[in-house]
Amino acid sequence: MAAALDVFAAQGYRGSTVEQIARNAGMSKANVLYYFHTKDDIYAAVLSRTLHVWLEPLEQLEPDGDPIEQIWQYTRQKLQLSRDAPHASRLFANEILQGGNAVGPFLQSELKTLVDAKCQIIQDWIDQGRLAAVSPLHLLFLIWASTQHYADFQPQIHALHTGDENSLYQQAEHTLRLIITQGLKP
Amino acid sequence: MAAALDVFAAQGYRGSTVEQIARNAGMSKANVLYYFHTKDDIYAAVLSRTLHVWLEPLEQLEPDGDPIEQIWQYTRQKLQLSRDAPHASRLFANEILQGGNAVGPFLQSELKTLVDAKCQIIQDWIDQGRLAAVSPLHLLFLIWASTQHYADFQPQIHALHTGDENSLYQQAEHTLRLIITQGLKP
Amino acid sequence: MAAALDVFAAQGYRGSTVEQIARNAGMSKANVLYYFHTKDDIYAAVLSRTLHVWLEPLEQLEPDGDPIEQIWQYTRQKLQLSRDAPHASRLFANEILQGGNAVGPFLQSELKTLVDAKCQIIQDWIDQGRLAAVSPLHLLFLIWASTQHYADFQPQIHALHTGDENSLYQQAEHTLRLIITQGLKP
Amino acid sequence: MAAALDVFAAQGYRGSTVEQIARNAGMSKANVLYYFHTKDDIYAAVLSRTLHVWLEPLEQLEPDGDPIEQIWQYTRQKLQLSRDAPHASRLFANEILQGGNAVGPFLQSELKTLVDAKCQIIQDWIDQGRLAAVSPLHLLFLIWASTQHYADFQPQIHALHTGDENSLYQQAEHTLRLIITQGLKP
DNA sequence: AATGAATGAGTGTTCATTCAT
DNA sequence: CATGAATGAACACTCATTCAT
Repeated sequence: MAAALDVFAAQGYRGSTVEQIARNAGMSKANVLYYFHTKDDIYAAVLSRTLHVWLEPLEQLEPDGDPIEQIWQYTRQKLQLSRDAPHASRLFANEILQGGNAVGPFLQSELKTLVDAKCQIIQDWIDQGRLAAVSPLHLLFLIWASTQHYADFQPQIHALHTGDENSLYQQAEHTLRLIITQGLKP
Repeated sequence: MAAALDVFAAQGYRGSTVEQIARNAGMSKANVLYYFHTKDDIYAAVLSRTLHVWLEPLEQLEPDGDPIEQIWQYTRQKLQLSRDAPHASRLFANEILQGGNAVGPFLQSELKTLVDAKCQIIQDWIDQGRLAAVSPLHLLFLIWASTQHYADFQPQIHALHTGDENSLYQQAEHTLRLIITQGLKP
Repeated sequence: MAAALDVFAAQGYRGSTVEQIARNAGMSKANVLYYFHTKDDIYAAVLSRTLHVWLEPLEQLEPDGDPIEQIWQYTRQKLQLSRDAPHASRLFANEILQGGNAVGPFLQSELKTLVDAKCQIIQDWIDQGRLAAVSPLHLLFLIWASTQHYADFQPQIHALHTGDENSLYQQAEHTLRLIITQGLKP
Repeated sequence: MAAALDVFAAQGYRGSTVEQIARNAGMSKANVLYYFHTKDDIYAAVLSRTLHVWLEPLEQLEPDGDPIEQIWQYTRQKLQLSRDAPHASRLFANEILQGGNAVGPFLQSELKTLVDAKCQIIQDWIDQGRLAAVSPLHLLFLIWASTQHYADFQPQIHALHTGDENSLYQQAEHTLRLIITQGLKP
């Protein structure tokens, strides 16, 4: 339910009410609970749908091609996602910030497996001398953090940035590309 | 009140109860509200005390000395702060994520003034050819995001990183230094 | 509807839901309410059907024959009914316990008429010196109470009686016969 | 809480609302739940207080004295209790009727122990030829049923009995004494 | 005749806040 | 200063009933 994503992303699980979700969706509270039996169920459904969107770009990181270009493309996609689906990013941030109990199993199984595989690819690039000797995992952290930041900390960003959204993301892309492509050179 | 910081950082404003804060502080609920009249007041007090801790490192960014070294030292301090005061970081992240209404005025006045001043310093460095031509504001965003990430997304980080906290922060520092110092070279 | 009797007998009117009745009957909730417009209607229908089963044995109490034997046969039939139709007994007990609003009219008209007639028969037997000088109405109360008890208080009885159901009812019959036949001797 | 006993006795657990109990006690709903955290807790407290009242008369059944007189005195006390504390009787009846889940443990331990002991006393009397050869347990059932009936089935009794409450209980006592004292003669 | 969908009115429970002591 | 007691306003969830198909 898109309405639920809106609400959960804006206020977190505890701060959201079924009433808000229902009104947002143009239904009655009781009718929302007719489809999803509990508030937890709504949250779990929204979360699981969002998580897969979140993983997709990383899956496309492949060993072929230029390492720095690959990593930059991944970063760009994540930045784009922050712009296009900020709700999803905030939902995820809220969830993790408040303990991540609902995604704990996902993090430790699915995500861990995927991340381990991709870190191996990056490590291979490093071992081949095609990339600076960073820690692959922490490189991912840096990419995630610096791109999701634009979705998660939007109010702060809007308070400090003067100019429209287009210029904001152009500057973001420019700065990230410069630092990442230059910073990762072997 | 340190007890309130704990609670608000862990569960956000809406998720926290005065009862929890009181128990955490070893007082009665009524007594907490004797000092801070409302829950909002507790929150505002905790938030304002935390914000100043948050600004301090940035204030020390001075035009003298080597630009890249100065920026790296700032980044290092922020990373250290994430490790030493994760509660403060999470409190701030929760606040911004949920709209930032309570810090809106602060962001637009105090923080904006400080950030503008420091961006000017960085821009001067760039104009002098001593730093890569990044957008100063977005450089700050990258530094904030990539350091606070270690406090705000702790559950995710612990799920993906195998090893103790020391090695975690050593690798983080190593990776950040490499990318930032090399990425910012003119 | 037998399904409704099951549910109402087990949980009383307020404790039962139309959903439970429907599922128990293998229908949809909406379809149950297609036949019986409201929950009240279902209850009234079940109750009225049950009441007639409940009266039947008393109607067979006739002035002919041996008084004590007649009364014992009635008692035996009621005990048998408690065993064979405990649901009906519990439905009735629940209804009366919770005020008997739905059966009030029935009690004051149909039942009162029947009971008055039968009490007259018993009183005649007493006046003829063929029965101990009990109050006929209270004799009926004792018979009703002591037989329905086996249906209405089943959980208590099962907790205190060790042995199977056959032995339970044999002992019940034995004890009731002894006390009633000997106790009613003139 | 006397108010809770009133409400639970009249409508059973499911039929009662915390709101009713609160209004009946002259408090707010929230204040009732300040003392008893849940509806279940209120019910459990009321039930346990009532159960002990319920056991007391049986405890006084002693092996000394005339058996029939002892049993009659017990019956009389139970009848008196039905008159004086009908709420307690109805609370218990409602509980058992609806499965007795809340008193199950009590029935199987405390009550069973007490009943076993008292049944042994009665059995001894029978073995000594001082009492008719009834089943002691079922004698207790008959006494319980026929006395509690006056509390539990009050609406029915009032519909069938013409006359005031005094005459009602006089007739009840007369009839029960006659049948029990005569029926139990060896 | 049958059912999935929809909803208003409750119902138990939580919680920030007030008050008396 | 400190706290137990009290309460109105929410909130998640249930349920009898209605409606469209």
